[in-house]
Amino acid sequence: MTSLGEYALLDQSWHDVVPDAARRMLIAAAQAFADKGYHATTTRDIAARAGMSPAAVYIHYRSKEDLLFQISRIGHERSLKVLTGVQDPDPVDRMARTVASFARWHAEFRTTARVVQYELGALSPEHHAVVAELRRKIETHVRSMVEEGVRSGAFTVPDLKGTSLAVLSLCIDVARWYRPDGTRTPEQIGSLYADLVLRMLRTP
Amino acid sequence: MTSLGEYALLDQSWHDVVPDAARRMLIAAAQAFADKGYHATTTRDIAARAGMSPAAVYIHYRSKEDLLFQISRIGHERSLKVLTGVQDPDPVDRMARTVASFARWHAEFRTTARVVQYELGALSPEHHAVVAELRRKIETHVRSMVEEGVRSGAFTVPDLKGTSLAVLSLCIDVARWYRPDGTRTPEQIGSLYADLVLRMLRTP
DNA sequence: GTCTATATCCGGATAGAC
DNA sequence: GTCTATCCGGATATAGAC
Repeated sequence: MTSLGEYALLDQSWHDVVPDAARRMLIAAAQAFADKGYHATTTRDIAARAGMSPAAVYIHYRSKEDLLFQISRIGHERSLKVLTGVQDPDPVDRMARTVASFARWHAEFRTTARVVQYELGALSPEHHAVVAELRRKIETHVRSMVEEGVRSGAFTVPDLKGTSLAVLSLCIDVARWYRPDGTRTPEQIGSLYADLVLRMLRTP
Repeated sequence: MTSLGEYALLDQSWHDVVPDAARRMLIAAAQAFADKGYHATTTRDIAARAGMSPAAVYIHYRSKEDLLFQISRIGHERSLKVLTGVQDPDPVDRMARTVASFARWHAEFRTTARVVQYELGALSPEHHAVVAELRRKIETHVRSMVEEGVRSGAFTVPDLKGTSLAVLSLCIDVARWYRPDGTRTPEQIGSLYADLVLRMLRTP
């Protein structure tokens, strides 16, 4: 079950989804997909979580896969926004603040993040292509941040592309292991990760 | 499709599974589960990959879930063995070599690793408890390696448990992003990761 | 041990009333 | 827009011959 707090947070992300019933359905589907996986989730399950009949799914969505696509697309857009939203002239501070918010996002919005990261394979080829483009932008952004730090002399890395991938990977995997009932808050995870990443990248 | 090379590598892990048909079925299932996920895989699919009839699955396994459990159990045992197999008196060298083999394993045996990491939720409660115990051992081992380094003065970390989790997480997530047709070999990923982790942990 | 055939159930999607 | 009822394809697992 989902606490009211998490629901409210989820709601932020889906705020622009209208009408109301469509949004409730999307949130219900995201929770079900995150809990049990896309293929293990039935449309009856989604409808029940949204408090509606099984047929109600098809009023606002063409198919179960369409529901997944909307969650994945909006989730990727949100994640890209969090990643690129940090403005800071100093490459080191920018990296630290970006890693902190990006890792934090994967904890705080773990439900969405899990669907984003682990259900790509269930998308149709056409829908997959759309989110793949967003994923490329995410990778590119991380790499260019590392690159900037290297150019400024603050970072020294053995393998630019590989190291950037590792930084991204570290943040993303938070969605796998994070538990809301754990000892660390998303905020604390963000701080810790910013510190660890700077240690990984900084010129000795 | 799987190259002969990968098959041979897979075969190593499953070497003690007998009889032959049972092993072929297990390998077929592991590949299918890794490709499409447990719930998206049909028993017909597994049987076809093993070159047998759908009913043949039930000669050696009680159910599809039993097949998953065997893969998960053996995979966890293998992964634990790789992690704990490194002997080295120096905490820093030990950490470096362990991270290198553990990360490498998650690339080289990506097929098994993906089932191990991403299909836990499909196990029955009883079977889940068995692998959860193995997972606890893995976490504990990483933490005690970090701890030793801290005791020796070679490592300095802000949060022992959180940092250990991050090291483990970094290695595990290799199974998600690694592609056999990429530019880096599993060996190279191991080396890079050993370097990155030491930078994360070392006392400045 | 392996096969063919099939029982049985379940899930995505639709029809049509309100 | 939402419901109840239902169609129909497909999936797990079993029966029984060889």
